[in-house]
Amino acid sequence: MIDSSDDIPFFGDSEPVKRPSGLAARAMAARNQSAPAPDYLIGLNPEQRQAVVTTEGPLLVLAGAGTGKTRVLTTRIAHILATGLAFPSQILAVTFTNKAAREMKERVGMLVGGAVEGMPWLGTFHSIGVKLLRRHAELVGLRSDFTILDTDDVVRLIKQLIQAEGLDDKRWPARQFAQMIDGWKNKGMAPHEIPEGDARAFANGKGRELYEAYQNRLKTLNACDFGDLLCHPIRMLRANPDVLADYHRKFKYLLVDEYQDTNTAQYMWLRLLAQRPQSKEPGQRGGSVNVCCVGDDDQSIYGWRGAEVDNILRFDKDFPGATIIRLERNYRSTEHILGAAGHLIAHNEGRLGKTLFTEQSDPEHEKVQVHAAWDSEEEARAVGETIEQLQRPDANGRRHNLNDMAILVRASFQMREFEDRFVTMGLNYRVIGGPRFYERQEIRDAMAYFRAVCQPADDLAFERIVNVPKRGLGDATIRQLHDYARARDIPMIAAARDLVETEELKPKARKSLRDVVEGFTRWSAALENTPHTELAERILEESGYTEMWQNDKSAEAPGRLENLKELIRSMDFYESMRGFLEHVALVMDAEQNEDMDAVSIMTLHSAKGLEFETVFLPGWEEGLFPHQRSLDEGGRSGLEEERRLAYVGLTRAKKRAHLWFVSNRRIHGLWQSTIPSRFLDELPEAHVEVAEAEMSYGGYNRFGGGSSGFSAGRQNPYGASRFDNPEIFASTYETPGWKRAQANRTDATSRNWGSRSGHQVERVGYGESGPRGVRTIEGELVAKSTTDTPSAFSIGDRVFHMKFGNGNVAAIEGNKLTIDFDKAGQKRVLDGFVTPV
DNA sequence: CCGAGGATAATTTTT
DNA sequence: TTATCCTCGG
Repeated sequence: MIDSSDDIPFFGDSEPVKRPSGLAARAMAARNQSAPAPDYLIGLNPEQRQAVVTTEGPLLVLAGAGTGKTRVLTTRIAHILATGLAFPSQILAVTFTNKAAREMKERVGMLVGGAVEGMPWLGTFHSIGVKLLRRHAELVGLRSDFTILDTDDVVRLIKQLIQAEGLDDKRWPARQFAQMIDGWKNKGMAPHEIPEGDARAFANGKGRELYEAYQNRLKTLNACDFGDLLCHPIRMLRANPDVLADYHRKFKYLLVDEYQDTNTAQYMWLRLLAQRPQSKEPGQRGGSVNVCCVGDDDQSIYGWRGAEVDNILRFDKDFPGATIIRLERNYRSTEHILGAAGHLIAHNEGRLGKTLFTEQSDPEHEKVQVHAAWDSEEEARAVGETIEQLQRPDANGRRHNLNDMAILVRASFQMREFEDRFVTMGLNYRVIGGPRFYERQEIRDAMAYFRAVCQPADDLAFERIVNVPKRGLGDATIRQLHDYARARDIPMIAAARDLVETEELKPKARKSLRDVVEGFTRWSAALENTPHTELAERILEESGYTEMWQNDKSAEAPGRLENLKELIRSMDFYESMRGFLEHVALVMDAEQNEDMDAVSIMTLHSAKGLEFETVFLPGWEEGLFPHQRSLDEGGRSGLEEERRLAYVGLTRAKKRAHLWFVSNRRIHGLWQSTIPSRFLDELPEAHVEVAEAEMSYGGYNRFGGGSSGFSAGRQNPYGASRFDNPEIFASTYETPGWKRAQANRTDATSRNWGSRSGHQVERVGYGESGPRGVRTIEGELVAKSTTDTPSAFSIGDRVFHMKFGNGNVAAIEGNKLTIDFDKAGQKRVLDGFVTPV
């Protein structure tokens, strides 16, 4: 068993292991003598306090952004412990991310002091799933030392299976099937449970068989994917009522963080554990479920990966008699930010409904600012300028730290422009998210070595490194190994051991393979009696892996070596190599250095849960935000999720929020004219102000001729938006005919934006009148429609383009024109965006 | 076994 | 446009 943390007797936690002392003791005393509230309740507002002390029965805490959600959760745990309602090991507390789990552990620790041991059952759904599985692995046909595969392994495995089926792995991409499996597992569905339609949709109708083959393969590999960490426990608990009953007895309190993000499997898992049969034990009313879910339906932004907002919306039906507490008092943002965010999110249907309020109201507070820029380059430049301005001391000598500012983008391609700009400006920035430490090639290779040593059955790991560094063990040899292993149902490494003793291999391959096998034999032997960091170093050394990078002349090689050193160093924190591998499988994040003062750049998704004084939200344009794909694939609910994303973005800001939209954005290399996001029009006038003048930066006055270069001659296919018109833009902020525009908009949306199959794209040239079409900004569609739509232009034509001015057509490919512009040089644009002169 | 060049696809991300 | 992946040729 891997976990040593659960040192409290597993079943029958009837004897206190440690007497709570200090704060906890005082709290207990307070409870017994109905004395004044214990310290930890002080400073909580009435709703928060109620959420903390309502320990019995189902409870849903609807915690709006910045309303002290984590505080409630941690205080609640502290309260349960302090009042002796349960021991740490009797509380099951689940979060989504390791970060959240870590934070919660820390904060509970601070509240309760050293009085109680760390909570063994506080963790992510997945880590708790692993814990359950390690205990009861045999009940689902695994050994307790099973391996956890990550996405990369899974894809490679599936690819093998697809090829083994004799299918074309181009036509049926493994990645896509991996996602399908993940989707099924998110719903808790085993191969025989998936809908017929789904099964038919892949691999010439062999989807189900393939899924089955995949599961079988995992079993032989003694491995789990992430989805299994949820699904196996469910199956195990269902099939073994006695085990389930043990856990029912064990867990007195259940807490779930971010409930709006739970998927169906997690929901089933939770219900299984929460639905305790009638119980006469003290501390629980007969049959009631002490389950407390905390979440915010307005911040549900992970529908695309299986989260079911419905879980939170249905809570009181799932748990009859549930108490629902709303936390609406916001401690983070100004009245303007809350006003803007609240008004925006009110456009969503199907929400439980909350209105955040604050007592921080001050005429000095800035309204939410909306800025327009000509294109994304100007957007980045202007944001950079604003940041510099904030950095300079103001009239009161106050300056702002870069750490207090963040740029939150919808899609990561937007980051680049900001990075470029900040590099030239010499402005410190850090990108949050992005490729992670443990996903780097060299780290994964090294890990594969370690895995293969610890886990001789881990064929995937073995296969990954058997020829890394190059040892002349090509495809042919690998296939041979593979076949031999499959035929005898043994791990590949065992097959290798056998094969080197035979004459079946070519002498060269045989020699190399023998070296590899001997290496693994040595390392396995050393596993028990060598310090694991030392062994790790030895493995990388003796296998020639380190050397491989030392000989590599590429620019990244030194960095990779550095990463390997870092990997070894970080192993020091773990007791054993196995412990380390387990950690890495589940915790894929690595900390960022917080020392430097720098602006953060990240996606809106990764910003959830964070807060900044000043937040920049660029790219509020139709097609980007709300994103085209969300609209195409998710329809109305897709739009609502985008709106929640906007809400999340806005509510990250404490003091200042700057929204931006541009008129032109380059998408897949082509310049596209864009229109302001509908979300901008959904903001309340009272809390929003349209910023001016930013546009004439550095004399970038454009060819359009208008003073701002913005919106002249542009047509909004939806009809009028208050952001279309420069005069309105200046001050008055009227929304004439907005209702009508809204109507046109939805109309147009369903008519045209739902087309993913190409060719129905209607483009509207500038100044064209007649029936209004929608100008798609979806590069894919436009690009695909090229081949059979000959352009109306011919080489040599004199044309005018909004961004680049006048020029001559130099080349034509379908509807893509290459134009030599007089001022801007050669560019490629869509013919819809130029007019003949 | 490596490198070049063509095809392909380009939201969001945790575990 | 750009990045990545994969195939093909040397």
